[in-house]
Amino acid sequence: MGFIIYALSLSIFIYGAVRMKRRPTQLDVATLAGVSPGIVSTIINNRTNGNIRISEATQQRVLDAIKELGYVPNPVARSLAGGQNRLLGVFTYEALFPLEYRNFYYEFLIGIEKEAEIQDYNLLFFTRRQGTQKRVIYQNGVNSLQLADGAILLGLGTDREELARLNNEGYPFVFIGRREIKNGQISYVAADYKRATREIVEYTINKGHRRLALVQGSLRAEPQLDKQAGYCDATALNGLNESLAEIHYKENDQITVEWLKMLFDKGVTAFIVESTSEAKRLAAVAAQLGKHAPADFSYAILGDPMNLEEIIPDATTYRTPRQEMGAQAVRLLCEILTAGGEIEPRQVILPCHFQPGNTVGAPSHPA
Amino acid sequence: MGFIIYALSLSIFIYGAVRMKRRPTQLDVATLAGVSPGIVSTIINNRTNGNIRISEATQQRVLDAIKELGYVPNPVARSLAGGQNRLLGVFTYEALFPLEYRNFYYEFLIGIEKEAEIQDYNLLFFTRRQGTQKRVIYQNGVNSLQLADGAILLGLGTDREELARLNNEGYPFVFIGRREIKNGQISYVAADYKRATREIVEYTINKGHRRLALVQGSLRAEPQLDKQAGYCDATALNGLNESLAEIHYKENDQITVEWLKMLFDKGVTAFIVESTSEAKRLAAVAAQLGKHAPADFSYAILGDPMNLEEIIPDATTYRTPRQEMGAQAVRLLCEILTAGGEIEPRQVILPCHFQPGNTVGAPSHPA
DNA sequence: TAATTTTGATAAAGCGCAATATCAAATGGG
DNA sequence: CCCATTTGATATTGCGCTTTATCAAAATTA
Repeated sequence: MGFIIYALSLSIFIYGAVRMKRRPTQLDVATLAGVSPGIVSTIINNRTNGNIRISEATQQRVLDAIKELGYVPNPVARSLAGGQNRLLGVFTYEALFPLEYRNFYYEFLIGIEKEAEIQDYNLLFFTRRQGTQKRVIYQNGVNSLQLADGAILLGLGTDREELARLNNEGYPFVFIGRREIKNGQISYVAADYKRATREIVEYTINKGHRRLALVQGSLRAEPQLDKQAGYCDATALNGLNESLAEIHYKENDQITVEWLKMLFDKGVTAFIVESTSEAKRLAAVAAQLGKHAPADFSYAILGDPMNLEEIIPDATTYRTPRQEMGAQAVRLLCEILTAGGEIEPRQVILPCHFQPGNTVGAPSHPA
Repeated sequence: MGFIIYALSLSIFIYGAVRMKRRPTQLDVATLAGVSPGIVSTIINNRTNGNIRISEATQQRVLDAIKELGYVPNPVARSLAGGQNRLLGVFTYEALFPLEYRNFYYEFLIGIEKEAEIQDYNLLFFTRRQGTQKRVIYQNGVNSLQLADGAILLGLGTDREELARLNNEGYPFVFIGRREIKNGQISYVAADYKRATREIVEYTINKGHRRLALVQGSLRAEPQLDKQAGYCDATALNGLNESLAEIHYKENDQITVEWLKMLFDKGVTAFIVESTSEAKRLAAVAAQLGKHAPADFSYAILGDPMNLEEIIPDATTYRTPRQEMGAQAVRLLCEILTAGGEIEPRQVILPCHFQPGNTVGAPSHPA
């Protein structure tokens, strides 16, 4: 039954031109209203509905005190007391806003932002490197993502070891793009490259082409494997054996006149090209041979251009639903968070959208 | 002289396949390392340099424990305890990743990210709306930016009241773009629209044009005012009075054939157009009159295109140094933060880069 | 009137960390 | 060998809030 006097001392520091007032706290409000601190919290959060009751009079006094002091709850203290911080992390191994891939990444971010807004989360972009050379999740063994309630990962370069460790640790995260790890499954949202590729290859075959070539870079990660699988499916199902459906690994600078001439001489009429930059190179080299698409040969591109400069208008290609992927990833992450861990890793595959374009036509000399 | 046993109970819940550990705290680390909690904090923050000393051995044990548990300091608790959290906020009143302005915003973000990485800060993008209709800084009186040590603000729509309040409160922030408030000054990093506009107008005049028209939208914020000021400076300095240097406020749909014909009849030979979208509209309407730039008339654009679709190749224009602005804003904010409030608001003005292009030529019938 | 319920409030613990005051043991000087 | 100093650690407080346990007084019931 002790009397406690809550001292009120809103000290004001003068720093040059900027007044740095100590912000009033619940204690200040409580003191002014002549009540105990807890009750202020109760009123502010409308927790008066449950079995906690506060008289109208007290309520009014507290509200008046709040107004008089200009009291504003400290969000930091709030989230500390509350447990979560409603922060979703976003992590990439490369730049979050890359110049070279600007067109590609931006769409994901649009989707992520939209859905984060809907789910009422803030976004924490991990840009700190803390002295390390490249970005890593584990900084001298420390999982830096823990700063957020959960995280969205995306990007090309991926450290599988870190992913596996993250998974093991039970940290809630979702990858944008298919990523597989040893001894387990992670949650991801991916585009159905395999099916999209199969469709676009079948489209090409249906145009009359009987001799195709797949041109891929040297990188052999999940997306590339999926595209290859789709290519193989489509060609095999349509009775094209391996000699009629070649596979080539070529970097841009390896797409030479000699090489292309060789393929033309072999009778290849259609090229399935992994990326726009390779397609541009292919078209340029073909032009040196006096050949132009779709009259003299055909080509289709497996997926979107990575930046603005390389866009080929009206290319035959398919679009990855990147906005939707970003949004889905956030949604999935939120489900995982609300489930509080009682959930198996889940994979979401979204369809791509075929775009006919005009770089695939009928073969000039049908087989 | 009491013995306190710090209990270690990193409870591990088994939820289906995923183990959800409670995030380790300093207490957990301390227990594992066999030291008191405070010492962990001391080590983490490198406070060992002052008069506080910790033996190598203990230090190593603590670091090992941190690594083993995957401990990461809770930023919320940190900032509550008075420290900082190495979080820079990024706030816009509209979408952070807008579709319509994708090209424009992205550059700022590139600069922000790069510099944040250099300064070793993470980025907190404020996307929560907490039930409100549009984004606001003060959510029922709460300054939601307080979650971060400081913030970068950008974007078109700006609530001056909120800016003023933020400033008054002493919250550290930097605006990207010039923004003025009543009774005070805020820190910002802006492009020198006034000078750039003056230069481009003088360039046009030097080509021989003696009768110009400035075409702006109805929005009258700082950037628009700066451009107008530059236009007026240039024309006045070159002896063009108001009837020779008209000013028109026209939305896109108000740029009609009749209106344009009237200007042509008056003898206007060059248009200074505020934005790319208006320039496109202008060129299209002029084409209906059989006139084309730069042969029949000239036009210059005041600043960058807002999105990819509207780009006019080879337009006479100037480029805003958006990457540099983003980076500078972060740098300025960091200075403010390290100064700890004992600093006056500071304004940084960066020059734009003139691009000659080919939409401004000599007038067809010189005055 | 005494026992019970309802009403309206208080006291206190805890969130995770930083910072400071305190303290015991080891070391060194005279 | 005793006292002062240095070294290396501990105990404690407070940041501002939420939440729960507790409690006194008023209202209701038996």
